[in-house]
Amino acid sequence: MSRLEKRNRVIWQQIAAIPRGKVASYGQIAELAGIPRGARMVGRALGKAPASLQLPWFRVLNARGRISIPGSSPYYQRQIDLLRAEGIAVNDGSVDMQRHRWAPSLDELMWGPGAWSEETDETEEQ
DNA sequence: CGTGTGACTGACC
DNA sequence: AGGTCAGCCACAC
Repeated sequence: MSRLEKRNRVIWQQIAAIPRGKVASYGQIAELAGIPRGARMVGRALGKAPASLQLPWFRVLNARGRISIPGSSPYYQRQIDLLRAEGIAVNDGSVDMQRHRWAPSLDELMWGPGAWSEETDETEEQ
């Protein structure tokens, strides 16, 4: 298991942990995954995530609450629809982050997916 | 091995 | 409300 694959797993776990009706930014997911300034890696990890994981990919927006998928992509409108289906208002491709940003509780930070990833990094097996 | 690119970000215009 | 720019780092070429 390469270091990269491990990182992707942690990223996927964090994305999976975003509650219904809430959103997170790429940078936020990166930090939760223990990868400061790793926003771009979150985007890549998301792109190569197995469909079988059923990740709530649509709950991930850029730091300004904007949808990062090009408007030309069919997934753009799909993302808007999925967000609205959860009661999140989307105007002109952007979401009010102040209102919908996921703020993990201390408990989630301590015991949620990816917590202690630094420590378990070397010993984690699967 | 060098270079360009991007489902990113924050700082500055 | 817009655009540019330097970091960022895995990846494709």
